[in-house]
Amino acid sequence: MKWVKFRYSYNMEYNFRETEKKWQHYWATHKTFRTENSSTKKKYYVLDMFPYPSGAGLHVGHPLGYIASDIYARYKRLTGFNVLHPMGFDSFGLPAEQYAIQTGQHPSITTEHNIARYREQLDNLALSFDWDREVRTSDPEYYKWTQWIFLKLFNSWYNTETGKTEPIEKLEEKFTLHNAQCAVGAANKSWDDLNEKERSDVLMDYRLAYLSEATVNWCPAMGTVLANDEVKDGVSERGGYPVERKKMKQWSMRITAFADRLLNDLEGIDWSESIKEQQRNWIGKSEGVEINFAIHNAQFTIQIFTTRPDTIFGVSYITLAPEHELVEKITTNAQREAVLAYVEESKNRSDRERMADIKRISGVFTGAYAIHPFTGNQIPVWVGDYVLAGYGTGAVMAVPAHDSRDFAFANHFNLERPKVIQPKNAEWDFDKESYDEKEGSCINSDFLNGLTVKDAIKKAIDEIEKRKLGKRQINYRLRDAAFGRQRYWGEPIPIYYENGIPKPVDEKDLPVILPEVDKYLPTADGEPPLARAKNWKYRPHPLPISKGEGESFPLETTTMPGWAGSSWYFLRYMDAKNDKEFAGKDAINYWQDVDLYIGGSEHATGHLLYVRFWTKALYDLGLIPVIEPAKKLINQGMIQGRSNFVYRIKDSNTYVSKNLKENHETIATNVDVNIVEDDILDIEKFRQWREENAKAKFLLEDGKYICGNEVEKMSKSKWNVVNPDDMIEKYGADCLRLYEMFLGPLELSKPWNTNGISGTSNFIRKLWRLYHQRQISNRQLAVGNEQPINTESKSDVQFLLNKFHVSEEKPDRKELKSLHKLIKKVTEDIERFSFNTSVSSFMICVNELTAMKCKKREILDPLAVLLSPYAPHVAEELWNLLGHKESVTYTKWPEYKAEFLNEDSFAYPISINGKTKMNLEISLALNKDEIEKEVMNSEEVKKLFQGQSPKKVIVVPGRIINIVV
RNA sequence: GCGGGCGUGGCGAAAUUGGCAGACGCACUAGACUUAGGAUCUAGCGCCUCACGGCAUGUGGGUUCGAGUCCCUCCGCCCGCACCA
Repeated sequence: MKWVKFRYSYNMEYNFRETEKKWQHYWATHKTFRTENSSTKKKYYVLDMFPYPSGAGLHVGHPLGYIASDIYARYKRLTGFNVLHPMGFDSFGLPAEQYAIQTGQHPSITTEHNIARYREQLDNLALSFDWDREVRTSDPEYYKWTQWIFLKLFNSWYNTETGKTEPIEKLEEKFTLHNAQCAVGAANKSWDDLNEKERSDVLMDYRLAYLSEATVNWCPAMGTVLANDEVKDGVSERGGYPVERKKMKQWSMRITAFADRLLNDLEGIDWSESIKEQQRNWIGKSEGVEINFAIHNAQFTIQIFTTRPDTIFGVSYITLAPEHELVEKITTNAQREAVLAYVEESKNRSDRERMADIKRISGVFTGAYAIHPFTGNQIPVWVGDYVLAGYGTGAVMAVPAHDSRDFAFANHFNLERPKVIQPKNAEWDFDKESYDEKEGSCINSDFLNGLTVKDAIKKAIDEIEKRKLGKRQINYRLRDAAFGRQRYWGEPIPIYYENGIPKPVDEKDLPVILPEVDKYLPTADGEPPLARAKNWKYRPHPLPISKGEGESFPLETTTMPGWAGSSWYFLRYMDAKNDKEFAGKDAINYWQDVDLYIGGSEHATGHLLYVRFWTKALYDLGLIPVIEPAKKLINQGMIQGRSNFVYRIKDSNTYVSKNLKENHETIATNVDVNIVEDDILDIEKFRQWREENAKAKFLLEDGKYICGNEVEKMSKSKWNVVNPDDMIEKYGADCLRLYEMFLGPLELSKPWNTNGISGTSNFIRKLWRLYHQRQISNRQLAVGNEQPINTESKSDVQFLLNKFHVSEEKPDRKELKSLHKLIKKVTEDIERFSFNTSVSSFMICVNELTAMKCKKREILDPLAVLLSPYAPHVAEELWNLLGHKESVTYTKWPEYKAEFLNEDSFAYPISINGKTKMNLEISLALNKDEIEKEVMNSEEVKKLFQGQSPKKVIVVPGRIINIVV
């Protein structure tokens, strides 16, 4: 029987390999997803957070958000919107540079290579991006405008009176007009008397992008400064290198000026509560009061900040941060040695150490006393590193009875702990811990006695302001963002130095192109890599009158951080090829802002804050019409890896199966998940996997080696990476898309499990089979199969070739109901981003149609449209087979018709006091009141009542009727 | 410690406004077609019970004719921030 060999022929099934290739080629050559900047249609902007093109390529977790945004973008197109759905690459960054340091290969080559790979992977997923708008942050045509925006920020200041960003010239005019007094070093001078350098220094204190001597996060291993959000637990977020605090001259962005607006404007945007909360937390607004404490027998005043002025009478000492400038000045001679030693010690303790032993209490008495502003009592002044120099005034009034940190300190050094708040209805052991709660009433507090905490805070502030002891103050935890990086692979900062005065490069000379260097490392004197560049100089024009022809000045050698390019990229997509402007006015006015932004929540306090900051600054300068970059934000969950482990018996080459390992001392190691199936190790593949495994011995259970498993972050080092290319190769892109959506709610993190993918694969094949008639294969006949083929025999049918077939018959009511149920469900699901339930609905519909053997055109036609956002290749192929000439992208989303959804009548369960007694057939056309009447008049229901009268009748149309007696 | 989110079968999960809990899929079981099955089709699949029926959405309580859903208590998990005065 020769024909046996055709059994597994692909002819039988949907050939995803061929179909997907065909349509991807079609979309690319026809530029199906190109978007115009003007249209009579309403605009809709769907944006993904663009990726950093790393060498590892995409894993199955990355596309989750891209698929979701793609579904939404395709849906919006089909419902009549002009959709902007672009993609690009955040292509400046550390890994390419690290690789360059190791290999000498220029980062642009690595980056180019990685982008090509990313592009290929993204194309395979059939994401409907308009690639004509692609942006790359490392492209000079792009970073020209990043530099341009930097100059705008450099040339702007934040006017706190108007609450707006304004050009720096306005400030200069103001200074000139009023001949303002300006702080220069320690002295005050008039603006007219200042020289050029001094004026530059004064203005620098106002610019939004500014150079200052500041304490920064210095990462010695990477040789660069990092922003606060790039440091986690005292180590760098990328690489995990230790970070220390260092004072150095540094470029920063004055994001703190926008703190209040960044906080308040969160109210108006549809972002997840958790992201908003993280940002609120990061901004850390706290309202309180600054109070001055005079030093006994000295001219100094210590200014403290507190949010609890109600506890002012509980102050028993004052603590200064070790870095506080008064420490040196007020310390008595007797204490000098001890204090200096302590300050020195604190300086050398890194943040990481300080955080590691948070419980260690340390401090030293200065010998000085402050005077309590209300009681006139003398209270000791201490130095302690639990007080942070960078927050508030770097000094606190300590209230040990009502603040746990003060309590710990006071307890340790045996200081007084006066009680001033009486806890409400509670016996509190003040010897054991402090009472920090903001509830209770004031005691031992003079004019505050008897007031609640809330009232006392108000009264105390009023009194403090009345007596001119201090004033209301709002503090933020947010710090200005470090902007310069001592690295190569970033945008050069377009600043040059003329006689040490930083000056902006002329707009006409942008971009300042990243120069070639011999090595990507700092110079021998610790200068950033750009200092290696030959002739890293700028020749301003017109040349300063006094200078000779050809004089040039050194350029800035630090580069911009990774977040610079990503803080405005959403604007560039609007007009990506514009070489006159960062984006044209018309394009900006048409596209406005992002309607839907999808990306990971890990950017909550980084990118998502910076992009809001730049948007507000650009708005103030009249460059864009919106104050927020994105109306709606969705954070897709992370897809975790499911790692597998093998257990090697210590000091041997024997591996013991999971359930037998208790009897041995074993070492667990990650094993490549690709050689494990259902936790069963493929021993042969394991032997080949690594050289040292070749002679491995195994202790098996039931003849199998069972691996352990755990859910971990997907990463190369854990051998748990599942590559989307492999999935696409095996099941096809549509299947992968459907499965990723089917896994669960978009925003939930979930482990990847390849097992379930057969479900969506079956669905696609089932749909395909439904519209393909079986026909005898020519190939089969050619090899001489002379046996009669019985089309009823399922085994015979397998040898037949498929041919597309739809029936032109009108669908009946049941079939239409199935379809319209689906339309309604899928429409609603997409609107609320519940893609997983949509996939279920498709499966139900196809199951129903298969059961009804419904192969009708009028059903498939809308079905293909509904499916196109989810499984674009299959949909496009079916659409084409149905005889449509244009891509399914250009058609219309079907509307559901309610008349097909409901039956004419419904058997309502009638329950009395919640107990179901009977079912009653009632027309669905009736409204609530009519149903009620119908029920009350029904003979059968009357029988049930037996004379009782109903108290209440509850009707839920289409569902339930309950009668309360 | 503070803040945010969550808890439903063996597993991923559904239940949109308080209205038939567990849709859909995976895994599993049985059967059909088979020389064969990692194909396809049919049926079953929360727990207890031969059955009738009863019990079930982390725990305990409350509101309601009716609670997975709303309110309170406790327990557990995940995420973020954390000496921020």
